[in-house]
Amino acid sequence: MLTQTITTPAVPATKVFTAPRTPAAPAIDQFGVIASCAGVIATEFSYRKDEEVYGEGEPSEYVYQVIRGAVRTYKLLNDGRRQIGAFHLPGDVFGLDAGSTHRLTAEAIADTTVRLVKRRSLEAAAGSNVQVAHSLWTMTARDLRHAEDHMLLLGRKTAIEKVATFLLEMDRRLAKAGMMALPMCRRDIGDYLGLTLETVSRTLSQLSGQGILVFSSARQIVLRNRQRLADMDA
Amino acid sequence: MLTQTITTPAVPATKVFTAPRTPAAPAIDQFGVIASCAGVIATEFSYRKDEEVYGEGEPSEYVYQVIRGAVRTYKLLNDGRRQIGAFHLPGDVFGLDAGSTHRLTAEAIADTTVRLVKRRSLEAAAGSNVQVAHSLWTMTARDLRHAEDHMLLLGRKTAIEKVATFLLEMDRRLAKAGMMALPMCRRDIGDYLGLTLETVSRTLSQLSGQGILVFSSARQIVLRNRQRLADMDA
DNA sequence: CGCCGGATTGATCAGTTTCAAGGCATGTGG
DNA sequence: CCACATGCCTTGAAACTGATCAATCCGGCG
Repeated sequence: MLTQTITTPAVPATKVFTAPRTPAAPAIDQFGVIASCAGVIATEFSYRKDEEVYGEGEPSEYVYQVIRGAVRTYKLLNDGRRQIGAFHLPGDVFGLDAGSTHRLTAEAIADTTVRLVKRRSLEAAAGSNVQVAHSLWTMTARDLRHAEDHMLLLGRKTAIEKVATFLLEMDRRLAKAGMMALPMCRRDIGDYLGLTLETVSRTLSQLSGQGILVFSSARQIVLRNRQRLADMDA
Repeated sequence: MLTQTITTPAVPATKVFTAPRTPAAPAIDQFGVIASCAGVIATEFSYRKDEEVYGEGEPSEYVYQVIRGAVRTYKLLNDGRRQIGAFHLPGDVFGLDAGSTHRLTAEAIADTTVRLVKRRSLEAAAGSNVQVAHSLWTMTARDLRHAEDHMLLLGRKTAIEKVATFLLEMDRRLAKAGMMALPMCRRDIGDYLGLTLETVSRTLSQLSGQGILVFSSARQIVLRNRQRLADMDA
């Protein structure tokens, strides 16, 4: 299971520091706000590609923020069918469960570094600091909003609409210099969109054929016509 | 739009009272807890079948609890395809959005009575009362948990697995004396499960044929074998 | 009694999955 | 430096699940 880069089993601690306060966008950095509160210690840790961060049902001891890399969170059916609920990219917080156990499994998609804080210390801070309590709520509410949008996609959109939505989401979240470098494979995309990897591949080829996007490589994509994608998105 | 039973447009007020504290199950009645806090006034109001409670995008002025009846919350695509995110039954809280606007539309499925409180007063209470702040968080977290389970259903379950899951959920939530009286039509069920109404009907007929359930009428169902349903549920 | 919305059932259709083969890039060992 | 193994992606053909179109059926109500 946990073949960590650093062999610290229970409390994985590398560099310990108090909230380095990333200079990122203000709306995004709720984690910075809460991490900078009294007594909350943030730790950095790394996972290798495909390594599990935590499993569904495990006690939720930590809350995480992606520093570098990417994480998928998913649920499984007993025969192995998988539904990825979200991809977590640099800056994103994940693993914040109000209950005592994690509801999904989290795995590194690529080599990944995270910042983490103890959930207990967050809850303690929330008990005395209204700002922190409010942040916990709005962060969970953001996840809920994403889930609500995603239910619409999974239940009612066609394959091409799903892929168009996915591309626009990734473009918004990780495009640099007009290009996006997808960290995940076709199977991950399929399991996120409720499709097979073959359907994802075919649909991307189709969009490429229509000149809506261009591949530098299979995972390096340039969008050529966001408007037509947005139109397909329904 | 709002053809209310009582003609109070902006602030629909009937009987005004301070938190009657329902004697329901403790875990369920978060609303009772928050409504009983200083300054939070609860109001009762009724909606007729198919009447809109609030629309997607509208400012979220109130938070609601179903007293009697049932409510569906949903999102639409521009061509009318609909995804129902949840059914809200007596005791359930809905309309609690952390942002300033509602993310889904809410409509009464049948004639429905709700209790409501001003969102502003809740937020105010949360600012001074840690218990209330915590309740807001856990209520949103409960919605998120449901959404995560439902994404798995929408993205990865087959028609029969979806219907089985639905029946078990409704059995758990509204079965009285071993029978459940569904408040919603086949189309609502389909739009909740990401299926057509015909597929829902066929699947229910199939389960009936297998003796797993019995119809008193189209919406009055008795489960005869929960175990076999749970097995199908995947 | 006859109307009407909701539900059922049948026949056909289409989109997506499944099964299968092959390509391309990367990395490793001879 | 090349040969080969491996993982990921693409593409094709066939099969299947659920959707669509259409025709009753049923129950409640004016």
